[in-house]
Amino acid sequence: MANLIDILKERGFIDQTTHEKVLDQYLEAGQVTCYIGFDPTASSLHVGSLVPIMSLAHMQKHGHRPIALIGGGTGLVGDPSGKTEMRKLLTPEMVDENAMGIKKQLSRFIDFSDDNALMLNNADWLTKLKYIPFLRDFGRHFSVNRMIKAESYKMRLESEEGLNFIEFNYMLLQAYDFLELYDHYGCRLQMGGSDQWGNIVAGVELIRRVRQETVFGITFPLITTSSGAKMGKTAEGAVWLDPARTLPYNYYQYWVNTDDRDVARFMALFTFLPMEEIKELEKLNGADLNSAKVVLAFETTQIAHGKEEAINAYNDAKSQFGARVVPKDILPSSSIHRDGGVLPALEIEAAGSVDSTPHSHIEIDRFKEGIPAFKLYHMVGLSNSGSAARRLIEQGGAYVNGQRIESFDYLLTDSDIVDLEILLRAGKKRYHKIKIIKNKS
RNA sequence: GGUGGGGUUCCCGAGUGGUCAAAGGGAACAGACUGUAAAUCUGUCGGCGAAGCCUUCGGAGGUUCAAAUCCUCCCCCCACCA
Repeated sequence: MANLIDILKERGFIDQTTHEKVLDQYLEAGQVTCYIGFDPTASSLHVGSLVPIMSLAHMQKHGHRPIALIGGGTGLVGDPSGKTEMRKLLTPEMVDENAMGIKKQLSRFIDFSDDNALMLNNADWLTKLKYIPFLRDFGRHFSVNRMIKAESYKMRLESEEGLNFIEFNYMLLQAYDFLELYDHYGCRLQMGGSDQWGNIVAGVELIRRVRQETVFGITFPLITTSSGAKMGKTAEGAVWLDPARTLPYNYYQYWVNTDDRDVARFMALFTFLPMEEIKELEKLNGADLNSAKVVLAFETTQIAHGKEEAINAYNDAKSQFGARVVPKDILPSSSIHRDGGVLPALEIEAAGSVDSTPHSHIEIDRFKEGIPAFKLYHMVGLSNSGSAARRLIEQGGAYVNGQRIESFDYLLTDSDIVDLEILLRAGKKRYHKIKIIKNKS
C-alpha cells in the first residue's frame, strides 16, 4: 500500500513538507501524533476549514493520533498571516464559546473517544507565560531579520495599515505551541494552510534549537474554486458546518453547484471515496458530470451532518430539481442509492417525512384575506426587502407551487395551499416551503 | 506633537454647490440559452403598496432657496518628520 504522504499527495492535500524523506519514514514507523490549530474566530467552522479537518481524519484512519488545537490563546493575539487587515481581538468569553461549537463539529469528522484524538486549547499554557522569562528563553531564538522576510508578514508589511507589535508576536506563540505539544504529547508533526508555513517552520526551528530534535511540518494548498472564489464563500456568506447556521439542505446545494472543473478535485479532498473511482470521473463529460456532483453533495453532507440529513437533502433536491439517476458505475463505493426511484424502506423510515427545505410556519388565518406575493417573499426571507421582492416578481423570477406569478401584488389565499403547504421559489434555485398552521394556540 | 493626504452606497472607485439615490468596474440578483456547470447576451441592483415621498456620502453643528460637495468642531486611517 502506498504510504500516507503519497495518499495525501494524490488526493491534493500537500503543498509543502519539511524534510520529506525522513517524514515518510517517521510516519511508517508507528503511531504519530500530529496537530493542526483552529482559530476560534467564530462559533462554527466552515467549508474553508474542511481541508485541515479532512487531513486529520485521514491521519486518524491511518492509525495516527490527531490533536485539534483550539487557538484560545493565539486568538487573543490575532494571526496576521495572509491578512490585509488586522483581526478583531476576541474576548476570552467569545473564545470559550466558539471552542465549544468547534469541538462539536470536529467530532463528526474525528473520533475523540479514548485518546484516539485530542482537543486542546493553547490558552491553557499561553496565558500563563511570563513576559520576561519568555523573551529570555524563547525570544532570543527568533531573528527579527528573518521574521520580517517571512511570507506571512509580507502582505501586512507592504500594506498601508502595516503590522503592529502584538501580531508580530504571533509567530513566536505558535512556535511555542508546537514546543509545548512536543514536550507534553510527543507531537512531532504540525499541519496547516499554506499561509501557515512560516509559523510552522518557526516551531520546527525552535524545537531544534531548544530540544535538538527534528519535528515536521506539512502545509496544504489554498483551495479555491475554478472561478477563483475562496472555498466555502458565497454571496450570502460562509457555508458553515453548523447545521443551525447553514441548513444541511443548503450545504448539499453548495456542493451540487460545484463547477464542472472542480468535481474530481473536490471529490478527492472532501470525500473518502477511493481514488481509483475518482480518477474515472475524468472520462465523464457534459451533463453526466451532474451525477458525480450529486454523489459529491451526498457524500459531503453525509460526512458533515450524517446519513439522514444527506438523504433528506437528496430527496428534496430530487423533488425540486427532478430525479437524476446516478449510474451504478459512477463512484460505486458511495452509499448513495442508484435506482433513481423510491428510497429503500429502511431509509424512508429513518428519514421519515422530514423536510430539509428551508421553511417557515404561518397561520392559516393570515391567508383568509390573502397575502400579497411580494410581502410574502420578503417575510420568508427569499427577498431582502419588499422592493427586491417586487423586482424579482416583475422580472419573472417568482413561482408559487411551480406557477410563475405575473404581478407583484398577486394575492396568495387558501386556494394556493396544497396539502397544508405552499412552495415558493425564487429564481431557479432558491426554494422556501410555507407550512400552514391550522389554529393559533 | 508637527506637516501633508484621506474616510462615498456590498467591495473598488469617480464626483468638489443644483442636471446626485450619486459615473465606471467588480460582486450579486432575474431573464434567455443550458446540465441546479461554465461562457455569452439582456435587464436589475437604498427604502416605502411606488404617485411621489423618505433615508444615505466618518460624526455633530452651521452657511445657503439648494450641501457628498462650502465653513466650524470632533472621531478614525495613512505618509513623512519629531
